[in-house]
Amino acid sequence: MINQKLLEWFDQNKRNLPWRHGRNPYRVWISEIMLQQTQVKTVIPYFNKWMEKYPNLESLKNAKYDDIIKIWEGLGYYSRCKNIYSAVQKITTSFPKTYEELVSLPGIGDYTAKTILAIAYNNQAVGIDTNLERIGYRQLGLKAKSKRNQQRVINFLEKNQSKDRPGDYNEALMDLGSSLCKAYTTFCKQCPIKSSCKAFKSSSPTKYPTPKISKKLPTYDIAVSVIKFDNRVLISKRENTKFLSGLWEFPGGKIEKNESAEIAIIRELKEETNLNIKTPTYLGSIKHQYSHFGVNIALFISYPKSISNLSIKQDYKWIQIDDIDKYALPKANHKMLDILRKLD
DNA sequence: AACCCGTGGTT
DNA sequence: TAACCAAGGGT
Repeated sequence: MINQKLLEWFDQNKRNLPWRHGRNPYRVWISEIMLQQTQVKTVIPYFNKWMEKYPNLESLKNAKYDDIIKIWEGLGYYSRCKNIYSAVQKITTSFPKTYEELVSLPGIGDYTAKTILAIAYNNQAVGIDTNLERIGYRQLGLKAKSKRNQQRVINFLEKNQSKDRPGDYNEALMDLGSSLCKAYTTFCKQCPIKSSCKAFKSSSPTKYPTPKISKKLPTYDIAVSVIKFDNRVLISKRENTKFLSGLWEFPGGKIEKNESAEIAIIRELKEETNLNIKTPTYLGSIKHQYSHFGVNIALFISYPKSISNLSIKQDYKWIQIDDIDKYALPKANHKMLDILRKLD
């Protein structure tokens, strides 16, 4: 059993993290959602801001989504935020306590359900995230990521679960994976469970498991314009979209083949807003990487003579540029604001 | 089952 | 620096 040495190491080396204080199911839940595919260092300030404004389920139940997404702004994977919001509406009485209830909530899958069970309720569950998975593959000396090997890892990690401290067992493995048994680097000499580790016995532990090959991401050319009228700018809200849902942005769209950026932005603004822009002014370009594609954005500023024929399907607003920080924007739009500010 | 879903960090 | 990783889930 590896759990005894693991827990001894944890008692000496555990990280001091905000969600490890004042522990309750609500705080564990919010932290786990924020931490999905997101580094601890990134999450900490977001978690603290969130708890300052929404310290419990009740306060969240009474909140407006526009205020919630503003807290989430910049954290990415915005459907997580929407899932929290709709989960809150589904929780009518107390916070769910069983696996079935937990996974039935939007945004909670197998990992998150089991981790909440172990950490918040001290159940004998093992939530296997990328840290635990990597440690399992290394302990067992497995390289190929296959269904069979995955099951071996699950069996190994569950077999070693601690009877007394199941939550600490989960967190000990996470801390070990993030400090000593990292993806690119290992510090095997300090590892409390190296004696049972087959990857340690090999010459190169970081080769376990074999890294996955990701496919190349496409890049798209985009044209975007700040539209200024009467000392205000136009922003519109992305709603009911899978991508950047609930966030505000400046209008624009893809540059078609054989089309200049200037022609594209005139066409896009006509299609989106029905405004006729005669002479958009080019301000600069922005590169940005999303999770599954990259963009090169040509940024313009436009001054319509009239907005009497304005027509937009989405929610939109004319705002003072100084009020922009009241709205949640994607990172790419913040890069645009940086260019705008440099003009002044 | 493969793809979609953000952003920042690491080698 | 391009590729890959980070407390995954939804479809």
